[in-house]
Amino acid sequence: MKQKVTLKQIAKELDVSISTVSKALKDSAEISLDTRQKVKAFAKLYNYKPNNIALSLKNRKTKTIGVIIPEIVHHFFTTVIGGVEKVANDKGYNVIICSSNNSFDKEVINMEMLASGSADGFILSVAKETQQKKDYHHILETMSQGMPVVLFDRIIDEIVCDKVIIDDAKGAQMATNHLLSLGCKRIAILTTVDYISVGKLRTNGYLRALRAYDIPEDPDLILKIEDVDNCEQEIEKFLENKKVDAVFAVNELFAVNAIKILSKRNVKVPGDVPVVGFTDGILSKHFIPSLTTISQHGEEMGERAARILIDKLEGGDDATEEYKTVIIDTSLVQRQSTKK
Amino acid sequence: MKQKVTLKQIAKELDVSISTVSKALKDSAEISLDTRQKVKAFAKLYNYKPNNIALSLKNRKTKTIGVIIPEIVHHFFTTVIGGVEKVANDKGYNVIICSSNNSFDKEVINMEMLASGSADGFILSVAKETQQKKDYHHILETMSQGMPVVLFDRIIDEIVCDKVIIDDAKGAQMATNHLLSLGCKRIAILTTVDYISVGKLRTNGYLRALRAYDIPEDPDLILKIEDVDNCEQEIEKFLENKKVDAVFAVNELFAVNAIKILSKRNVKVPGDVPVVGFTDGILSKHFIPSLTTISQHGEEMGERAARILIDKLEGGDDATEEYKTVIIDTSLVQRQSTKK
DNA sequence: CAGGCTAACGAAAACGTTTGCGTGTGGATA
DNA sequence: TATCCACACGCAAACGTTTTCGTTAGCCTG
Repeated sequence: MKQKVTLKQIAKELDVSISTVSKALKDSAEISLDTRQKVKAFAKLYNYKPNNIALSLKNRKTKTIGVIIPEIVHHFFTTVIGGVEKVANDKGYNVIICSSNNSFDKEVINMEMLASGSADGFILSVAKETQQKKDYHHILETMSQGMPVVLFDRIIDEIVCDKVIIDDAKGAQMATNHLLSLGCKRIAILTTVDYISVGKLRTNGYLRALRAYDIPEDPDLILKIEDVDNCEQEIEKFLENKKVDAVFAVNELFAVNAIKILSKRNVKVPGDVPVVGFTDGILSKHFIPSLTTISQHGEEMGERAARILIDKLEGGDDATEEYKTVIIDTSLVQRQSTKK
Repeated sequence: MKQKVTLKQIAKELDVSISTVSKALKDSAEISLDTRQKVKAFAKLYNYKPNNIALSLKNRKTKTIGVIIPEIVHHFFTTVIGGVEKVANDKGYNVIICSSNNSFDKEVINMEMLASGSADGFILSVAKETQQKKDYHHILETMSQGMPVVLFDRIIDEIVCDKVIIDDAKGAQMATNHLLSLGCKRIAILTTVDYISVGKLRTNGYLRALRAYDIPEDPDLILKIEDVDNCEQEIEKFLENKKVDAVFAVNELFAVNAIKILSKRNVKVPGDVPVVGFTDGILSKHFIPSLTTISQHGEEMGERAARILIDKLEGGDDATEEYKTVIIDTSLVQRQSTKK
């Protein structure tokens, strides 16, 4: 096996200095045409590629951006990554993806790993555990070392930095309004426990919509699901001999499971009970009935986040203390699960 | 904003040499207890973390492995990544994920980028375009520079290296056998065009199963779908006034669409026509009816691939010329879509 | 023929580590 | 008092680049 060829080796073979080789490859006018051609030919022959590590060390920047997400096996996050990659590659940046698996410790480890030389900045959606613990030292430390951080989706209000989010409350309100406009009065919501920021926000949006229609909040219609993996049981128990005329679920899985349970009871969706979900993923598109849902435009989120990060990275020192929060529009995608 | 603190800065502050600081942090016996404690206290105070880039340069290895996959928004690949991350993190390796988006050019760019200093080795599933073009120079070049490559799932027979695959043909045969054992005779297959290696292999498995049952191959029952994005039309046209008593689809999407089209015609699944899919993803689990399918055990694939790569990375020079192909067992997951 | 100019190249520092080896100081021993 | 040894630390090279600033040699000019 050959080893990678370096400037030094080329220099030795051609009996010139390292600097000459470097300059020749960069077409510096300082070097004679003759030498330039010789060097280039040799470099091509041996497939020379400059060593990025050395460049990073010298330039004190890596030209890569680190993305840390709670789950890699998750459609929404992967669409966001798609968006990030799109603009990053466009601007000559590499993208490193790490998943925290919703573990606080892994989030910290990954962040420190990337922060100590592998990435110039971060795009981050925090882990569940981090939101519970409220321990943000790793993020703050990274920022205080001069590396910009853009938070998205699952953000942290207390941290002052750039953020890209959707208006979860507004999206939920839109979903609920849709059900209300269909004439539904007893709308159940399947949501998460409050420490998940997006769950809480969506619950708020639901409540806001009800208030606007002068419908009193009914705790009996609100289910805060603790254990996502066993949501089916929780939903089944919740729905048991309960009169509801619509369901709003804060994610696909809850929506799908609700429909299954309703079907089991011979309740027709959408005929008897229309259902709206959140997140326009695979399930929403292909389930029967296909799901009316709130699209979060994940790819756009990723694009915006990447653009903000790169701007900050390349902006230098000016205006570095100005942080913005971009709110991506949500939209209601109407499908079968609410068709009258 | 503080900048990152380096050995040099610590040395200056404490008025000792850089080497003393380095050794002190490593608890070298060469340094007096006194100095050691002082240095460590200072380092902790300023949150010193060694610069990975510099270490990589010095050690000529990065302790990270590069994963390149055709699509990031794809459940199977993300499960594989999950497996890779599990063992990689265990062994102190970082994981960099890049997606080629099924583009040959992006695959080459990503590979060269990572190969020039960012990763020590690769775990790779090749892009569709690469399989068509049959241009593998980037992979061969990377290997010839001494970096190990492990191919998985969408592999290339012509390349001699470590591989982790499932026995696609056997899996397909298992699926077909399942349908045959249900008494089905006219089993349609929804597959991909031949240049997709896994599609072709699964088709072969299907044919093998038929032969074992002495059922002649019927071209009229084979649909090779060209444009995955518009598979619905192709399937609909294919199924139009055709008598089939079972369907085997080489992925979830084809299976789900087939069921939809059958349902539209009032053909009951599984009552009239049982359906088997391939890949145990979100859709298979949550669709109604839930899908009988072949599980590829993606996570296990990722784990094996990572283990092989790391072994090679750490094995040094010995036995470096021995390549193995690991075949992960598939299993039939029986669900509603074939329940009698 | 001396002085200066230019073309073509080389030396060296810097990025942040690690580590083998050299060195100075002090005390103890003969 | 001369010799030795251990302890505690510093020097310098190396990893692969880029870039600034010399340094030659040859040629032209006055």
